[in-house]
Amino acid sequence: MPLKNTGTEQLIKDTAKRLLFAEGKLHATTQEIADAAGVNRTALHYYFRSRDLLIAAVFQEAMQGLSQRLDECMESEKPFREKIDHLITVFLKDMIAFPYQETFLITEINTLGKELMNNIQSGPVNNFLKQVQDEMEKGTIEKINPIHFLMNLFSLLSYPLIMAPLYRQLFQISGKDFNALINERKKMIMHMIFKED
Amino acid sequence: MPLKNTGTEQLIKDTAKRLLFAEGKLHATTQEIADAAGVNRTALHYYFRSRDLLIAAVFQEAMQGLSQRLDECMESEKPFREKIDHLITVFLKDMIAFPYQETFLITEINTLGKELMNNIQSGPVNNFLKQVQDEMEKGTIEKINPIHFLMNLFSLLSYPLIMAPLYRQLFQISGKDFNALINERKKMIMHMIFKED
DNA sequence: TTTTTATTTAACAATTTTGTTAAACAAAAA
DNA sequence: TTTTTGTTTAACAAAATTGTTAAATAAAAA
Repeated sequence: MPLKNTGTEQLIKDTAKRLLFAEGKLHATTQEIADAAGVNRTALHYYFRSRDLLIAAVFQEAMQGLSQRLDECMESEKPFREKIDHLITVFLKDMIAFPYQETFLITEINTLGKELMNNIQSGPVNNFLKQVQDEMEKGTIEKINPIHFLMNLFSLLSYPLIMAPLYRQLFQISGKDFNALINERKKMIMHMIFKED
Repeated sequence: MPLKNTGTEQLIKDTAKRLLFAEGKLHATTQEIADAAGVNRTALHYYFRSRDLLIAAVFQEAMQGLSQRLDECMESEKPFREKIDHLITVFLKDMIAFPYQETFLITEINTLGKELMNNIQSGPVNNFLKQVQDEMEKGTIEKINPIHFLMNLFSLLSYPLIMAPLYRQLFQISGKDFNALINERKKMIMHMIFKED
């Protein structure tokens, strides 16, 4: 166990996170990760014992961070509209920084132990679904299955970012213009949800 | 070039397509593909020369098929509402059969030659975007940037299927129940788009 | 200073994955 | 039948990737 703490362990994790979740290099080798971090490949084994354990550590750290921030949003005492607004901001920020994070989760579920999946708590989500239901009964938002409401929200936020390379090709737009497009979406999504705006 | 045509070449492609795009095994080895197809691994090299060429062939075939079907939808002479209805049906069917197809495209863009990306035609899409614009001016659908309209549509269709394993865990629902949920979506999406329904 | 401890590295070994060669096999053509 | 052609396979080779060992280094403790 590290006592000196030269920051190398965290550097390796952060670098792996960047390669995997930000740049989408889903099968980055240990050599590529070591090179990107500027350390010897053996350092990866020293700190994490094996590639799989490094990946698991990175994944757990990232997932825990995101789901914690989302849970905070969902459990906050804000009025519903502000709560959604905040949730969108938090989630969108994460997606822009790490667009491949969820893709990675999905495609590596088989590889990673399923125990990691089980860490995902469904408590806060279920609570939030009930709130959504309440707002529907109040008439704030359209009446649909709250699960659809949540899936719609995440879909509208995530998918265009995941598919950015494809869409830029398809619509023939530059990276700059595409970013502008993405930044329009928060407002648009709020408008779609709260129709009376 | 094959003259006898024992069906092995197509069998290998279909098997690879299933593993990669349906089961999401994005780094299936040549051995795994060969085993799943019930042929010797050397047969893969006989027909495709290398793993990369096999993958490229599978990818090109799949992408060409999908974009052809979508182009047909977009260029058809149907009234707008029916056209969207049909587009949803076609796309959803493909997504249910091969939920990892687009994910694969995105994560392997770097690996695959970018020439494959350039094959994607933007003509039919641009044409369709103009039709969407027309319908907005007619008042059939809400006025937004047509690109957002299209991204929204594909997002709502694709994302829940890509994330199925995560959502099943999060909402604690069985595969059967989740399928029922997915089948509700077509109607719901039509309702979201054509609000007066 | 010497000793200890944590960290980093180079050299080596093992494993996994891909690619090649040459031979066996099967079906149609000569 | 023999020959030819295409197909399939086993055995081998090469490359890429991961994992291990032991030595070098550097900083704190004795």
